[in-house]
Amino acid sequence: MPELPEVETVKLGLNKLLPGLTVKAVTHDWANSFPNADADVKKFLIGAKIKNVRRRAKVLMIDLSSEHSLVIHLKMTGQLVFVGEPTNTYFADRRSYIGEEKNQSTNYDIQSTTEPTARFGAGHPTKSLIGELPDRSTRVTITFIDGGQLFFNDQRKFGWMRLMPTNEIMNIDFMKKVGPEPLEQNFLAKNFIERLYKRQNSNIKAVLLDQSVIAGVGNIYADESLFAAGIHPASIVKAVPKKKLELLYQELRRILQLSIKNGGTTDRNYVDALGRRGNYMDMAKVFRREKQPCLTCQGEIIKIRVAGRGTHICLKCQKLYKVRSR
DNA sequence: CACTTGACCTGTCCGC
DNA sequence: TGCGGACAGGTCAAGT
Repeated sequence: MPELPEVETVKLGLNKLLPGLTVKAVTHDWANSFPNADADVKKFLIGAKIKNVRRRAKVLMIDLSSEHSLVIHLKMTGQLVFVGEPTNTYFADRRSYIGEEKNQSTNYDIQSTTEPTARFGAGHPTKSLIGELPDRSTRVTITFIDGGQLFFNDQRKFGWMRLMPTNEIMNIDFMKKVGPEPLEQNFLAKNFIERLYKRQNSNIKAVLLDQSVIAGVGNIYADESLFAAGIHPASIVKAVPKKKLELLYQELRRILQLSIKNGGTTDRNYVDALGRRGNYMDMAKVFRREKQPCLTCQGEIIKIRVAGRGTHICLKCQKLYKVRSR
């Protein structure tokens, strides 16, 4: 599921591939994936040149020369995959990136056919998860004059893409209420704890998942960071010692950064801008490891439900902090 | 007001 | 083998 590290990885890839390309044609076959597109696509997308790609929380923004942007949310199963080699040689960087990445894919194969194969079982895909595009999950196809195509695939059709004036993006409801970026330099432990205390009577996992408290954390990184900090996800925020919250802050940031370095987590669908799996799943300590031994204490990882989500924990390593009642 | 549940969707997996 | 149902989880809207 694309969370902060996955969306960041897509952003980094697209930023090496798209800037400078000019849109030639757009097709979309599922209205909800690109609502009210027709009129604006002609005016602001066809013929526009791509300037750059940004991310805020789990939202991607592709800025165009038309002063409009494509705003994209991948939700659960969305993918943005670039295929082809643009002939526009004045962006030599982009060409070398594609070539370089093709060679690097060998490394990905070696890594994912050793230890991880045992984890995922035989037959688990080790290379690109993407075949020929478009496929049946393709919702939007953007073709460039310079060559190459960008495919927006979304199996479950939860994701969306919309075109809007660049300077109005921050006015949409989500952007107005979304919390700070956890990896920002000036986001300190005390800021983190202050934000959590906005919902101090709730269980800590629900609060981590709340985008208005902290941006970009989803189910994977909530479970992983709570394990790393030794906090049971059902703990009530105000009952957790401050020292533990500081540790959670450090572990959350460490894990998000480590995941970005490893291209994010591919649970089922997620791929980067070139269609490749992410490698963080191999490093996950609890996520999707139910019934397997805890890597710290050898106890069994169990799966429970917290905040309406599947939640992976080690009961021995994660302490439950509850408010005393009598 | 704060929190929980349902809706949006499709593919996969499990049990009968 | 086929089929129904549960499940996966990001976000918004509706309900408690």
